[in-house]
Amino acid sequence: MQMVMNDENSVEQLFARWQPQARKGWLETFILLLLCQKRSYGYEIATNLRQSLDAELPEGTLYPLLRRMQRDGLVDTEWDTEGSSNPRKYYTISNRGRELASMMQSEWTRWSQTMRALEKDQ
Amino acid sequence: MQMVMNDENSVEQLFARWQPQARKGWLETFILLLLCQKRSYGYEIATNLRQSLDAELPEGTLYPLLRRMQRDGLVDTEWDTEGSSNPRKYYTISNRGRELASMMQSEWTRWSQTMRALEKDQ
DNA sequence: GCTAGGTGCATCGGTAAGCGATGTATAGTT
DNA sequence: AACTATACATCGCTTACCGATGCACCTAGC
Repeated sequence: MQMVMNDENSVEQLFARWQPQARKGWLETFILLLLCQKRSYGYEIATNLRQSLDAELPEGTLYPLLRRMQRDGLVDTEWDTEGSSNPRKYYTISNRGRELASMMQSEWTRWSQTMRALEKDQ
Repeated sequence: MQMVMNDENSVEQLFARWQPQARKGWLETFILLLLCQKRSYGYEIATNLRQSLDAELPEGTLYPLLRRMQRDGLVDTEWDTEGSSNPRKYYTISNRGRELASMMQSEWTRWSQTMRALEKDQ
């Protein structure tokens, strides 16, 4: 059996395809932690992530994710039609959300420690 | 429109379903960093992760992942039929793999900083 | 010699989810 | 009038997790 080396895939392309996979799980943590601090709405969350991480947050990812969070009772929602801008759907963290955020956070810490241990003596 | 709160999903269940998603991206980084240090084989990698992270690494996840890495030229493989044990498929990091690992690592660092900034003033 | 458990590899298929493309609507700018 | 930014949302193609399952070998205990 012969395994063909795939040279069409540059390292940059591989990285580009890996990024969303990596983003996947931690994105939810990021959003929950963000909402722990202040209520926010979709577009602002995306802007926030773009600025603080210089990472894209496609709308096709964000809005379904927020709906799932709402479905699972992690956030409460409220439409804000006041003001001059477009109507905003504000998200507020719930108790369940806070609880889950803290569990995710400790999981993050565990991975963080393991990663650091690996890069230490390379 | 009414959004039904899904109480069947306990926070523990939500966390359990989230974990593999979170594991998803960083797992590849972990394996590449591990292979940067020494060549290894599937079963050993799984054991290693289980010990250092107390995290499960299902075989249905691991072996397809390793095949993808091989396909993309991130690792070189070599069967070891010597010794008393079962034949082992050893994985060695390639230059492409090393390059990608370093890119992933800096991405990890960026997320790490952002996360830390969020949990600081909660 | 038989059986159970550990080692070591692998695939299949049901399910979940990313996200590019696309759509709608309003406000402000050129 | 045209374009950009704000703000929401869905569709469907594709990727990938992982529980279940299977094969093969080795060692230990009865």
